[in-house]
Amino acid sequence: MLRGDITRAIRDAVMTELAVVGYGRLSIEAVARRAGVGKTAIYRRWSNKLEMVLEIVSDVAGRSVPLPDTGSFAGDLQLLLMIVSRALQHRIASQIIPDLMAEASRNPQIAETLQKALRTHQQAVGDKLIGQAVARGELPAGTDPELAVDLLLGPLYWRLAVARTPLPDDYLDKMIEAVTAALKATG
Amino acid sequence: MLRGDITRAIRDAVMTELAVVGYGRLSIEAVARRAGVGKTAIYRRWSNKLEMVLEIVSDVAGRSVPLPDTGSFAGDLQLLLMIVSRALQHRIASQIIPDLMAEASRNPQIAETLQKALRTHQQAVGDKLIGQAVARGELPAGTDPELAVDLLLGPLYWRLAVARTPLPDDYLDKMIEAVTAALKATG
DNA sequence: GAACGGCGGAACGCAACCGTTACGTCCTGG
DNA sequence: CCAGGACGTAACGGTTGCGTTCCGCCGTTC
Repeated sequence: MLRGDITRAIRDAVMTELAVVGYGRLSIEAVARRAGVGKTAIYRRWSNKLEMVLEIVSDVAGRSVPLPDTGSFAGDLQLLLMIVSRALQHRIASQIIPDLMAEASRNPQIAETLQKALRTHQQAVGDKLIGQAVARGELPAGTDPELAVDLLLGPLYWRLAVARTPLPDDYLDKMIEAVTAALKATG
Repeated sequence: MLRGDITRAIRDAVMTELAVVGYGRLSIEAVARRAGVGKTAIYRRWSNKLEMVLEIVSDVAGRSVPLPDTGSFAGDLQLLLMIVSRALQHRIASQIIPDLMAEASRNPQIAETLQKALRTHQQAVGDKLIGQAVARGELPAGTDPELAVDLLLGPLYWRLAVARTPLPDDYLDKMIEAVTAALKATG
């Protein structure tokens, strides 16, 4: 019986508000104002700020990166980096993710939610990616998928979400080359 | 005439409070409580929360990483990674840095301060590191120092400050191997 | 021993936000 | 045509924090 358009307005407002002021300063009243909605409409759906944010965020983050299989490691890598870099250059996402990550380090519930929504999936993608490459003989058998994920996501995350420096045109290509060489070396 | 011990107590309290609740929820009253100090003592030194945090943080962050020169690229790399990983595993630092980074994306003053205190210095270290290695012939001439910094700091930052996963014993060694191979490949 | 000034503590008025409640409106289904 | 329920608005009492002010205490300086 809850109206869908209202719910959607609230969800949007929460994401925007998260991006603008961060979780620490997010207030229900501001969300209601931004959504053009009464506080009652919010409290009818969620019982407090934490529950609301967790539900909304985990819902959005749940729809995540597909598992690539292009037939070659270089292709998989290129596709994955494109997808991730596009996601991390999204205005809202690049504001919200670092903020929630920081918040997660002091709030176990947020940590757990993000863990489920992001990290687990990432590692699964990484495992598959490396597994395929090893099976094809493109990477040595001992290649560590965990290190691989760090080498892949770390620099991108660092640059796009932390340092907030734009990507030069050939950056992703260089990264593919670099990461490939790195992983071959650590087998 | 301001008492030094009081000032020091406040500085410590600010750092701790930043780590515990983050910038967004940091309150002058909580800082005063934690420092065992009157609010007046704080307002006698700084005129508001932002000014106080900026001054204290930039002071702490100013004392930063030395420029390594061990005579070989592998040695430089090992030393640098050790220093950085130790810093990022420090309880207070690993809480405060991601929090302020997230805050910086919405507060230009914080962004500028962090830029000065951290990023500029990092890039200088990176430039020197790569420059030395190129001069010694350990890396190809075209090696991009910016990409190098990303490849070095990204994975460490990602793992220690974001994912908060502990480092296996051989992790840094693997990283050195991987990054060296990566940089040689992109020349 | 008196003046000075930083100190902690307490209280101020103001603002924002919490979570809740009461009310009147509007839409929908029966 | 009427009942039900979700809606926005407004107000509630309570909490927290702001930045300021005033007080009495105490160590320093002259």
